[in-house]
Formats: sequence, structure tokens, C-alpha cells
Amino acid sequence: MRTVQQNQKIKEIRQEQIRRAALKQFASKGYYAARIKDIADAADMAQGLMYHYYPSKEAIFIDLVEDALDKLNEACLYTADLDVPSDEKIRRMLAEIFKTIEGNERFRQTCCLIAQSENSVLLPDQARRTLEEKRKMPYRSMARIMKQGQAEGSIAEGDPHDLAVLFWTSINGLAIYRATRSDAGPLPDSRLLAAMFLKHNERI
Amino acid sequence: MRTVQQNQKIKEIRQEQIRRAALKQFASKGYYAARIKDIADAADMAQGLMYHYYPSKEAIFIDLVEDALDKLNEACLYTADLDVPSDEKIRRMLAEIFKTIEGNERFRQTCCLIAQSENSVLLPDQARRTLEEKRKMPYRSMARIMKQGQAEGSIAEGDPHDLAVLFWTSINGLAIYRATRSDAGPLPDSRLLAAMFLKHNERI
DNA sequence: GTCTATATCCAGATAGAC
DNA sequence: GTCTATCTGGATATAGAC
Repeated sequence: MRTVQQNQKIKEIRQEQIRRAALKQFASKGYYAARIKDIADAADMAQGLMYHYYPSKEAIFIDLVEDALDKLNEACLYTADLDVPSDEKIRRMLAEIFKTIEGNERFRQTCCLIAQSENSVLLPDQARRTLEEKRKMPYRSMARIMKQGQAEGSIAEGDPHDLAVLFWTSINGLAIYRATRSDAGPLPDSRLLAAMFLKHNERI
Repeated sequence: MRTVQQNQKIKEIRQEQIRRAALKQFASKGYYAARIKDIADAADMAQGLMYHYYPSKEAIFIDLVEDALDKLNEACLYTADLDVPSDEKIRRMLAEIFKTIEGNERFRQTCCLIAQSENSVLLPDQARRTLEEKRKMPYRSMARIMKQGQAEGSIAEGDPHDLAVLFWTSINGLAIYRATRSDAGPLPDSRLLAAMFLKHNERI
């Protein structure tokens, strides 16, 4: 006889299996093209079992989107609080993101999940709301860093929010690019992108 | 009794209606989420009639993707042949693209169609092949312009192909951004993005 | 908790009347 | 050429045995 704790443990493991498999599917195919069957196969379990752990496909998706955006926000706040000049924050953040896009499959998938989701007008209602509410935050954090950098004299002129938009949309574009080509070589040097935001005298 | 010419005329009009409606649907929802029924409704015709003009959903999609990429290539070649310095080509191209993303709904949808399609690993086979074959061209054109500009001394250092990748992925990201927010204000100034590619002394 | 079998629904595609 | 009605397959979700 299994104890309650053991069952709880199984539940956590299973849900993690499902999340991992679902992230892979949603990130590469988008919400609609990814089928429950694919996810179940990738998670090594019967399709029916999925519904023992999640009430619906949408619920899995929402779980992933929330998690992805929370992690992104967290990383932004962490960087914003670093005790280094703003231009250095930008450089580090880009270097870090590029490195993880290249090396960390899970993170790359997370980027793609967000990109995929933002890309699609048609999403389940609750997922849509979650997304719209949470995605604003990284833009705000980045705008704050840009503004601070302009005051410090190291960041290029221009509306800080516009710079933030360019920052994230460029990242989105690159993550998608990388994810959809098996033949893609390494990403460009992150400093090329950083140059967009830095004043000349701050470039390496 | 209608003549052959009149029927031909009807055919062209109908196909144009379908393409216009399909572009809108595919661009905003992606290939799988866009339903034939949606397209038929948007084109003001019965679902069954669609199949009188196109053999399948995939055929419509391929038609659109080919058309979109051909137009993009054409625009690249046109710009590449202009008799102005390379940095000026970059500036003009970006200004032109930004303007059309903002003002020209059809062009914006075309950008999104390409972005959507590139974003999705799972596409009908022939569409996938068309896309992979044709999308390389804009990258090559742009890389050539970057290289030439470096020789002229106006474009930033770095692998020309990498710069081309940054160019197009940033555009893709922006087009998606703009297309998915009803609340989005105007796009950032195109010169902010141009700054990524220009040497300092060439910046405005 | 896990599986197989099945119900249900809906999208793409077809048939046939007008 | 255009429409309505229908077929068919495949996807989500459920039921029930183990």
C-alpha cells in the first residue's frame, strides 16, 4: 500500500514530466499544432493519464506560460538590482541570454514558448489574459535600466521604453531563429546587439 | 451565358479574395489555428467554394508564402542596387520597413506570415521546403550590403552574415510585436535599430 | 495510478443540387 | 459558379477495467 506522501511524490514527478514534454511541444509547434498525444508520447505515458494530472490541454499551457514569465521577470529584477553601471547590466544580460539560448535547451524553449504565444492572436482565454498581464513587466524593468543608463551617460538617446521594446523584440526574433533551424551555426556575438543600446564611447 | 473570359475574371477576383482573407488569418493565428471556415467567412463565400479555387488549405498557404518571400527578395535586390553608400541603404531600408509595418496592413501581415511560418517547426511539407529555400535570399542580400559597408568604412565590425541575421530577426520580432498588440503605440524610431549596424561617426 | 477503449466534437475535404 | 449537406479523419476528453 502506498502512503499519501508517496502518491504526492509521484504526482510531482509526473507533472514535471508533463511540463517538460509539453514545453518542448508547445515551443516548437505552437499551442494548436501541438497535440496531447505528442506530449503524452514525449512524456512516456498514456494519453489518458495526462488527464489524471491536468484537467485540460489549456491548463498545461497556462501553467507553462505563467512559469516562463515569472522566471523571466525574476531574472530581470535580479539584474536590475545588481550593483554595476547600467551599460554593464545590458551587456551582462545580453551575454547571459545569448549563452542560455545557445546552451540551455529548456531556456531556449521557454523563450520560444513566449514568442510563440505572443505571436498568436488566438489563444485560450485565460492563457491570453495571463500573458497580457505578465509580459508587461520585463518591458518595464528594461525601460528603467535604459533610463538610468541615459542619466549615467552610457546609454544611447531615445525613448527608454522604445529601447526596451527593441531589446526584447530582438531577443524574441533571435530565439525563434535559433529554434527553427537545425542548420543554424552559433548565434552572433551578443556585443553586436548590445551596440544598439550603448553610446559610442562605451562600446568595446 | 458567360464567356470564358468572364469566368477567368471571376476566378482571379475570387482567388484574390481568398488570398487576402487567408493572409489575415494565417498571419494572426498561424497555419494550424486558422480554419478554412474562418477564411471562407472573411472572404464572404461558402466553405465549399474555396475548394473550387484551391485544392487544399496547404495550397493557399504555399501560394501566400511564395508570394511573400518573392516580394521581400525583390525589395532587397532593389535596395541593393541603389546607387548610394551602404550605410544609407541600411537606413533607408529600415525606415521603409518601419513605415510599412506601421501603415500598410497587408505588408505587416506579410511580415507576420513569414515570422509565424519560420516560428513553426511543424508545417506542411511543401510549404516547409519553399520557405527554407527562399528565406535564405534576404539574408544573403543583406550580408552583402553589410560587407560592402564595412569595406566603405561605414558599417560596424563583425561577421556580415551575423549582422544580417540580427537585421532580419529584429525586424521579425518587431513585426510580431506590432501585430499582436492592439494597444501598441507607434514603433520605435528606425534609427535606433539602425545604430546597431553603423559606425559611430555615421550615426545621426 | 495506469492503461485501453471509446465517446464526442470539429476541421478539412467532397458530393450533388441548383 | 455557388451553395448546402455530408463524409471522414483525427484530436480532446472520458469511462471503465486492472
